[in-house]
Amino acid sequence: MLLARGRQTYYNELKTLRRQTMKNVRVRYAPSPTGYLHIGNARTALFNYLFARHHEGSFIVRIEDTDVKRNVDQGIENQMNYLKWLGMDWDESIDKPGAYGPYRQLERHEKLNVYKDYANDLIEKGLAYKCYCSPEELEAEIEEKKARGESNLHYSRKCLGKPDQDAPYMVRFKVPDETTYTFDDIVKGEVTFRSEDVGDWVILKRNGIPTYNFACAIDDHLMAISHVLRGEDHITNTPKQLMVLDAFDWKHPTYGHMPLIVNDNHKKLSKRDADIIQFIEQYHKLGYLPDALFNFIALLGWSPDKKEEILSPEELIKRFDETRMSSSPATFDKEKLAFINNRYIKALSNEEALDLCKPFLIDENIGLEQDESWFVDLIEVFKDRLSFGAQIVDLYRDFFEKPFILEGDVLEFIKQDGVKALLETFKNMVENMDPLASDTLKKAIKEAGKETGMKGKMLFMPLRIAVSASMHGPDLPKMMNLMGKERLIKRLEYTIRHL
RNA sequence: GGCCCGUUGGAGAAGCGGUUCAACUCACUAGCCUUUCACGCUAGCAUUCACGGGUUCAAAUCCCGUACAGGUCACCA
Repeated sequence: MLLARGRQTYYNELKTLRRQTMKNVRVRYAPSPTGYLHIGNARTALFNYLFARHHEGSFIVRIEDTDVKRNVDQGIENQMNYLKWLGMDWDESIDKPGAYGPYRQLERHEKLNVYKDYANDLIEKGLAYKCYCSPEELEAEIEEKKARGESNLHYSRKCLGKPDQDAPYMVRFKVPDETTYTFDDIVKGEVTFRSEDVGDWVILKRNGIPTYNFACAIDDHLMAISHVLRGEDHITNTPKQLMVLDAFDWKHPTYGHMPLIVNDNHKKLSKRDADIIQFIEQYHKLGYLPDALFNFIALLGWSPDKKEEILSPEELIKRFDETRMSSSPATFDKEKLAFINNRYIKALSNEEALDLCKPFLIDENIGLEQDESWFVDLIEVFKDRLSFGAQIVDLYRDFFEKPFILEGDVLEFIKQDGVKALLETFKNMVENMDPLASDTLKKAIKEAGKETGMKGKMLFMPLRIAVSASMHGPDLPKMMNLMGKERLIKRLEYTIRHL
């Protein structure tokens, strides 16, 4: 090994540590700071988190920032904040140093020279070599092969065995001949790749920074990662990482490749997919609840063994079973998300629901002149039908601003005998009511029923229709109260005229 | 093109050789319920698991092939 003395000590210490923790479950989520927290990343993080917590292991967040050009300011900060917002915490990371740090690859590269050391070691053993080809040369090589119709677009190895030159170079891994890489994937079962299918790939870029596959394999080992749970798009990376592990005679972690999340067209969820909201931050801003999202994401490629699908984070941790991950793609079902989030909103207290919704109303200048009790009434009436917080604005507008039209079955229903008398009786009561209140309205409904001899469905349905033009909806007295006296009377009159 | 993975109702999704195995959820449809919640309750909704062949006493479940779909083949991660 070509390690400096100080670093040698570092590695020795790590080795001892790894022995001690070998039996522990240690998983990692390894985001790159190239963007904000995406639904796909969140799923990867979440499954690793659930797996770690279920098995009482460690959950590590390692930053893979080796693509210096694409790194985005605030990328990591945003991702970690939203991981927390979703309800995940971790045991080791850049903000929570553990024994296996540093947890940022660029830092490992710059301060400890980790990857270069190992790359040099491979070069010395003849398992890797320097490549002096220019990007243009490489591109030309590929174009040529394509033109000849070759299916194997792998690097020609023309730099293999070249003497050292005083020129920029990258380091390529010399892929072994006729070697089979088989691993028992938790999700997919036994998967096999042949080394012929992998070209000599770059482990160190021209700028000296390692490529993903190299850094990842090394760090997974150095950090004693026991299980690697990641998206299926990584499955073809696995043989590359296995050959690095083998080159150093390191133990393989257990791999599990989770199904891709696809859109309605069964295409991999892409950040450019305009149809689906992609970033957790956006869901937050629309008034989705973290636990609901946590629940929904956990169902992307995994299903519980019991019937119930609405599960709290604690229940999910308890029930998580990695063998129940699906091997076919998980479709992002927007309707299901809406349903799940609605279930969580319904479970909120009125105060919590108000906190969630009020900002959206204020943003739209709705209810500025109203007092707090008006907001409480509004939320109470609509809470059960909200798919997400911001929807309160639409619900408000539908209720207060949509034209009131009676037609179809609704009109049919109120044309029945006795409806007119009922509505008129009720209207008179409302006219004498000052101010309006839910409980007085409720009493008035009873009273009007008694007076006109209408009861049950024949009592409530006409009134419901007369105020909302619908046969379904929220609690009747509360809805009337929210509507206000003037509008309520107007609608009753309008309905009576149309009988 | 090579390699890898997948294909169960309108949608999500379970089941992975045989005891109600075609669960469950969403959506939809129908009926019903309220003088304390009509986004509530109940019921209905794939005689069939892409297609073709094979193995087996027995296959959605195992094997082979076809079709279709996707992923991946970067000095990105």
